[in-house]
Amino acid sequence: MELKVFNTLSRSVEEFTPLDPAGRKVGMYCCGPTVHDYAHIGNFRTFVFTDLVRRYLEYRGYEVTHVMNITDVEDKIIRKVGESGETLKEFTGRYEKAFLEDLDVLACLPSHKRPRATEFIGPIIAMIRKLVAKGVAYQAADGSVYFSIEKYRGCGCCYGQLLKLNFDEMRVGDRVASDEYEKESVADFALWKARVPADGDVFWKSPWGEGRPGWHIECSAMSTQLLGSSFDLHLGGEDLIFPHHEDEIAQSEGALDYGDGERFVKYWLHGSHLLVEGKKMSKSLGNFFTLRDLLEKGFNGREIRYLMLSAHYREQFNFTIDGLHGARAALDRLDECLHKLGELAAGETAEAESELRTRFAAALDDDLNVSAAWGAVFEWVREKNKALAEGSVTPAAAAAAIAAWQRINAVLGIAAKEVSVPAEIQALAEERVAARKAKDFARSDEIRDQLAADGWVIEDTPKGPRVKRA
RNA sequence: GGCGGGGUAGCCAAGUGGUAAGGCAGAGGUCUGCAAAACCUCCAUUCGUCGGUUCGAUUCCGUCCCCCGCCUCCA
Repeated sequence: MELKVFNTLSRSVEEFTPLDPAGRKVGMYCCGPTVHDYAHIGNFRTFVFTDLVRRYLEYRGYEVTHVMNITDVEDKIIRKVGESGETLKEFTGRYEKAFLEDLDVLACLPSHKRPRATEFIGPIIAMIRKLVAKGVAYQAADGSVYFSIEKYRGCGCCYGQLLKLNFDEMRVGDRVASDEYEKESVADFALWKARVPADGDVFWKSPWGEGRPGWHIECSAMSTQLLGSSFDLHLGGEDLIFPHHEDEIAQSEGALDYGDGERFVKYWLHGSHLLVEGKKMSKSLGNFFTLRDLLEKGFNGREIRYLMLSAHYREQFNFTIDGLHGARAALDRLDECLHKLGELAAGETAEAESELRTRFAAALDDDLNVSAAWGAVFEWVREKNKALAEGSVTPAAAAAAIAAWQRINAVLGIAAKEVSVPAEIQALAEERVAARKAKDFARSDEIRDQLAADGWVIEDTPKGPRVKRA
C-alpha cells in the first residue's frame, strides 16, 4: 500500500512521493506559533496533527527533516512588549519556552530545526530584494514594501493556487481599513513594514529603511533556506490557507527561480479547527482553554493527545470535557490489556506480530485515517483480552503482541508512564490480604477506603491484589 | 454576497453502490466475603429532508432545511 494524503493544491487525495530521487528524504515545514501568549488547545490540535504526520512518515521509513518556525516578531507581540516593558527577547522567550513545554506534555516530537523570525532577518531581506528586483514588490509612500499581486500575475504566475479567489466578490475592509495602508491595491500584502513610533526598539535596518518583516515572508525565507527552494510538505491550520500560505507561495515562486514543473511545495496539508463543546472557542463563551487550563482540571497530556487523535485531521472536531473523560476510560482499557500482556511476557522478546501493524498502516496510509487506526487497535485489545481470559496466550505470543504495540505506539505516542507503587501503599495492600484471609472484612474494607483516600485503587484478581493509581 | 467543509446511535467518531468500524455512556453476565476494578456479551432494520438513477443508496444526482470555516496578518 502507498501512503496517500489530501493535497490542498489539487483538493484531492494523492499518492505521496518525495521529491528526493532516492525516495527517502522528506522535508516538512510547519507554521509554528506566534509567541505572545499561552497557546490554546485549538493551536495544539494542529501541532498534534503535524506530529502524527511526522511520526508516520518516520514509521514508514522516511528520513524526515521537520522544521517548525517561531514567529517572534509581529503586531501583537510588539504591542504587548510595549505594555510589559520587557525586551522583545524576554517577552517572546517566556512564551516560546511555555509552548515547547506544552508540546512535550502532548508528546509531540521536537522539530529538527526551530528557526525564529528574528534570526532570519538577513534571508528575509535578501528575499524581499529579489522580489523588488523582479518588479513584483514595491516600496510605497509609507516606507513599507508590498507584494504586488497584479504584477506577480502579470509575470504569468498564479495567485490563488490553494483556493479559488474572486477579488471582485471579496469583502474587503472588514478587518483592515483599506485606507490604513498606502498599497497600490488592497490585495497586496506587506513584505517589510516601515518602523513607526509604536514599534519602540523593535526594528531592523534594511535597504528600505528601518522596519520589520511582514508576517508571510518569514516562512518563505526560513523554509527555503532550511529545506531548499522546493520541499515536500508544508502543514498548518486550515485558516492559514489564505492568505498566509497563498502568500508564501507567491513570495517564494516570485523570488526564486523554478524550472518547469518545479514549485515551492509539493504537498500542502491543512488541519481543520476544533470546536469546544460544539462552539468556536471564545473567552466570552467560557470554552476557551489553554493546555494548562486542562492540566489544572486534572487531565494529562496523553488523554488530551488521544482525544485530539481520535478524529480525522480534515474533519472539524468537537472537543469536550466529556470527551476527555471518555479518553481516560479508553486509555485505561488499553493500559489494562498491555499490562496483562506485559506480565505474561515477563521479559521475553519476540518479533512483532503482523496483523495489528498491517491494519494500522492500512488505515494511516489512507490519508491518515487515525480513527480507523484506533478501531484496529481496540479490536486487537478485545481479541487479546478474550484470549487472555481463556488462558490461550503464550508468553511468546504476549511478547509478540507487545512488540507490535510498541511499533505502532511510535506513531500514536500515547504510551503509559510506568507507575511505581510506594512501599507504604504496598504494605497496606499486603495487610489487607492478611485481614481478608482472617475474614476480618471490617479491617480489609477500612484499608481499601484508606487506599482510595490516598488515590489508589485495589483490584482483587485471581492472582492476588493489584494496586493501581486511581 | 463569494468559496469551501459537514449533518451517521444518548455522546464522540470511521466507513461503504449490496445492507452500518471503534471509543464513551447504558443493560445483562462472570468474578468477589461484599464491592470495586477487570473481562465477556448485548446495544443504529438505519446514516438531516424530500425526490431521482439503480435489481439494490446511508453511499451517486437534484431539492430543501440546519451547522461550521475562510474571505487580508486567527492553528
